[in-house]
Amino acid sequence: MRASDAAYTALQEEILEGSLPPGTVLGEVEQSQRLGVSRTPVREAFSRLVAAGLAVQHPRRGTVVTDISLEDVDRLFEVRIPLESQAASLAAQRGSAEVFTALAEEFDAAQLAPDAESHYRLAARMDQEIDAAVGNPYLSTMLSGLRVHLARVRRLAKDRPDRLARSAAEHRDICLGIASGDPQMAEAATRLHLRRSLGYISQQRQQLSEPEPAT
Amino acid sequence: MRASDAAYTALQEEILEGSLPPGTVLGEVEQSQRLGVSRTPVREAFSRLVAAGLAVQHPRRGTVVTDISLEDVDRLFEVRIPLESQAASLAAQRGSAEVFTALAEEFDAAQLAPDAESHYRLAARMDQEIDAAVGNPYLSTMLSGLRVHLARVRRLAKDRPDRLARSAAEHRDICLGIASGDPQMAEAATRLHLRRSLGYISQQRQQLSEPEPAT
DNA sequence: CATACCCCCAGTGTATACACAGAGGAGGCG
DNA sequence: CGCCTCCTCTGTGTATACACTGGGGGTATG
Repeated sequence: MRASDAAYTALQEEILEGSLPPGTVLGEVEQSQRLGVSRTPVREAFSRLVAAGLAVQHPRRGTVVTDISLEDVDRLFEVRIPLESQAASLAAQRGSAEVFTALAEEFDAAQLAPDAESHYRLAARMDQEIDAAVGNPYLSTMLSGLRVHLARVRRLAKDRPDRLARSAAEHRDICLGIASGDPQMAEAATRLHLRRSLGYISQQRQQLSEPEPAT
Repeated sequence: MRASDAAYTALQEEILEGSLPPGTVLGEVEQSQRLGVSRTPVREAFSRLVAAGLAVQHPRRGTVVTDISLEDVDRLFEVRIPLESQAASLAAQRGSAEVFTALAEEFDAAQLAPDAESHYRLAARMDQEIDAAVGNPYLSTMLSGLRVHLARVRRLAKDRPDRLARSAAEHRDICLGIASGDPQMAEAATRLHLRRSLGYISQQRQQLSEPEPAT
């Protein structure tokens, strides 16, 4: 394992997890001491964080962790919706029906016992299969760049069990669309899912601005 | 100007221009001597080239300039079409009519005197205005990442004057769609333009595989 | 007392030195 | 004569030293 990779992985992890909250200034010497590597790999890790959009470099002030605001969610989905729609459409044209039929059944099962962690793990596997089916490195690269930010968005929204169950059902529909080899169905199911996801997050945004109801 | 930026700019320029053809192995020491900077900024430049997709790093062989094949064009357009369509649609909703009306007139004028360089410069300005109108950093970042590769594609296709004139007309239609504030018109015009661009390139691909006719 | 200038320092940008790993060639052994 | 092994060399990965720039604070002067 290269030290620069280790540094990047550690920093990305901490940013996504939240232990390095937005606004944190990352000094090269500070992080190199903390991570136990030299400044050189830390510099490289910083560059990659900036390239990924997780940090910005202020000319003489160091690199600071970027903020992921609720307004960014809209911007993110403006890119995500067309890209994932296209991916689903292409996967329907190129993917193998068996793989996605199996995935659909897994989502069906998951629908009954909603669990956040296993749900996201299954969704990640679906994304992976779609990427593989599409076979477009450019698209895969962009989507993976997007998913980093979506992981941060996830921290903004609480996962209620009913939403997880619906999400699983929507994922199942996407898989069914792909498995049936119908690009338009796959795309429509994807658009539906993403609009609903966005709607759910937006709804929570409303609730966040209001005072919290008695729990 | 930082040395690392200078190194990256120089290398990117040379790769896009073709003086560093695909397959070239870039050694750190070699490039640092040639560019007159140390290995450290060269390393950073290499990282950025890899992130941009212009080079890949072979474990112990150095970083080599990637190839841009004609098959890649299809993959590229599979991403480009949905992204630019979305951008045009959003620009129609958010952009100012004056800016794009003016651009449409410029394209109209350019249609009469087709010139490759000025055409691409004008098209770049349009892209810039769309980016500004959309105001979505995620979308802009992805599009700019794509445009680097599209610049390489441009070298694969010869610009015939009649194609340039048609392209100008298609750009004009996109601008008119945006200026009229009609997202669907803007998107349709964009899709039309991109399908035609792709068709033109594919057509040239056919001709490239055939023996060249007498000039 | 306020403001402007200067000095100091923190931190990054760059250069260079050192370590390590893999590949290729040459030599020895079977 | 062929194959295996070891050595060397090239090139990357990492560490550290040095230079420069921008900012902040302190002091002096108006």
